[in-house]
Order: sequence, then C-alpha cells, then structure tokens
Amino acid sequence: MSEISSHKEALKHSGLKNTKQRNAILNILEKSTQPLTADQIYVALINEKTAINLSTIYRVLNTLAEKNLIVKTSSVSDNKALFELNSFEHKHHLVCVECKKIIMVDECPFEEYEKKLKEKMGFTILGHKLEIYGICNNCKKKDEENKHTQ
Amino acid sequence: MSEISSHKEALKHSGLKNTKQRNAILNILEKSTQPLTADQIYVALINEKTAINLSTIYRVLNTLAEKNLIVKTSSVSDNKALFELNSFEHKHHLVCVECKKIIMVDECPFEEYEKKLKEKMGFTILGHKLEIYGICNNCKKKDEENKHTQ
DNA sequence: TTATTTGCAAATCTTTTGCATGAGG
DNA sequence: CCTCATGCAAAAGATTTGCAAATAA
Repeated sequence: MSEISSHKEALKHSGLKNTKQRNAILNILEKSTQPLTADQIYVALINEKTAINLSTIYRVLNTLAEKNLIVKTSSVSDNKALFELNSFEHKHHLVCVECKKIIMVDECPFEEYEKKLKEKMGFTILGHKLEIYGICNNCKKKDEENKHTQ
Repeated sequence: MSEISSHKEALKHSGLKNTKQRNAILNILEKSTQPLTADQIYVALINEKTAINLSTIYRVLNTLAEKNLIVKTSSVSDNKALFELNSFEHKHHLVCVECKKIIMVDECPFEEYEKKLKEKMGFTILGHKLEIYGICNNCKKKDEENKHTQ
C-alpha cells in the first residue's frame, strides 16, 4: 500500500488525477527491473486481472513521461518505445552490436565530469545513460567458428 | 569521388554488391552531421533526383547495419529508427527532458574506463554513447516564468 | 457538477514482406 | 548466367485520435 500512496502523491504533485489505471501502470513499472513496452505492461495487467485498454496505456505512459514521472526510451533492435520509472539514477550498459545483448555494468567514472558540465553550461543533471557499443565474448567466439564454415 | 570508391571497398569487404542505391544512401549519410530516418534519406535522395523506393531504403539500411557499416539508433521522442555512418567514434550529448533539445558535448572522460572494461569483461569496444538527462538553461527560465502564470 | 480520463473503433504512420523484374560479378 | 538486389503493392505492427461514456475531485 505504501507504493500506492506514493503514486497518489506523485500524481497529485504533477496535477494528474489519481486513477486506477495510472496506479496500476506505475505499480507494474515499479515492480519491473527493466524498461517495458506498452504491450508488455498490457499483458502484465491482463495477467493480474486488471482490465485496461491498450490505448489507455499509451495515453497514460505519454502523460507520465511528459511529467517526468517515467522515462521514455526506445529499443534499438525492434524500435518500440520503452518506459521505466524515473529513478534519476545512473544507467550504464554494454550493447553488443552483433547479438544486441545488453550487459549491465555498475561502475561510474562520472561524478566529476557531471559537475563540470553543470558549472560550464548551466545544465541541471538528473541522470545519465551510457551505452558502450562493441562485440561481446560470445559473438567473438561465434565469429571465429563461422570463419571456418563460411 | 574518393568517398564513392571507399564505399565500394566497404561494400565489397562486407560481401555486398556495389549498387547505385547503396552508394547513394551511404553518400547521404556521409554528408549528414546527424543520424537520419529512412524517410529523411528518402526525401534527400528524391531532392537530388535519385530515384529509389522507400522499401529499398529500409532494406539497405538494415543490411548495412547488420554488417556494422552504419549504426542504427532510435529517436526517443517520435520512436523512429535513426541511421548514421559507423564512425566508431564517441558520441556524447545532453538531452533536456523538458524540451527534448539535444546539446552536443565533446569532452570524453572515458579512455581509461573503456580499457578497464575490455580487460575485465573481454568486451571489444567499438564506440560509446553518453546521454546526460537534465534540464537546460532555457527550460529552467521558462519554468520560472510559468510559476507566476499558473 | 465539471473537467479529466477512459474505452472502443478506426485511422495513421513506420517498417516489413512476397513476388516479379532487373542488375552486378 | 545465376544469384542477389530492387520496385511495387500489400500486409503487419505500433501508436494515435475522435467521440461518447465513465469517473475523480
């Protein structure tokens, strides 16, 4: 229940009405460890017997993103919109350009860099996302194998 | 002409035929300072009287991305696929969460961090992208003004 | 009560696909 | 030649929108 009331507060603070659908969507996002598509949220809600319309989900997600309660990103491989709670936290990951696998990393070499940007450009930093593109160990091995069969 | 022959080489090296359409698309991407959507490429080609079909553009872009000659990303605001030449260069930018403006920055605090990742995880790094989310100076000013009118 | 939100159905927009034709090596 | 690439039209899939009914404040 505590998270429900915190959503109520967050919605109120953004001037949005506290509806069953918005709370349900925020709860799904809160439980998820990764960004979700509108459809994944839809399926999750249907599974837990929460009746909702897909277009409502899209509308809610866009509204929440406008208010910065959630963050909209985009999956490169299949080009769908992804949504996650705005934790204002750092996100770092490695993206394999071959298999598209995403590997999370947790170290952050940034605190100082961010401070400098803030001072220099007057840009208030809420968080950052770092994607490192390359080839993972698995794909390197597969590439080696394929050299022989091709 | 030098860039045309370099595209020829690049295509050959990837086992792809050197077609008029592929060269035209690579040329457009080469001239652009920013990632383009399939449709933007289409318009650019039509403008320079290069006849091409939109579905050909999609097919070429996907093929080139598979071969890592270009990089596919995704625009957050309107969820379209974006393509740019794979420069294997660093890309850093600030994204304002309010007006969605993108501000390029060029400093990079990363060389060491990347080396460490490579050694630790066997991940071969081709490039990286850093997005810093926050609020730009303009939006901060507008927010201040709106406090009075709301 | 009244503005906001939702459901539903239809529309829109981006991207993909099947198939016949055309072009590159 | 023979395979691969392209054009065209149609399909598929994600997201948006108009409107009437429902709901929060």
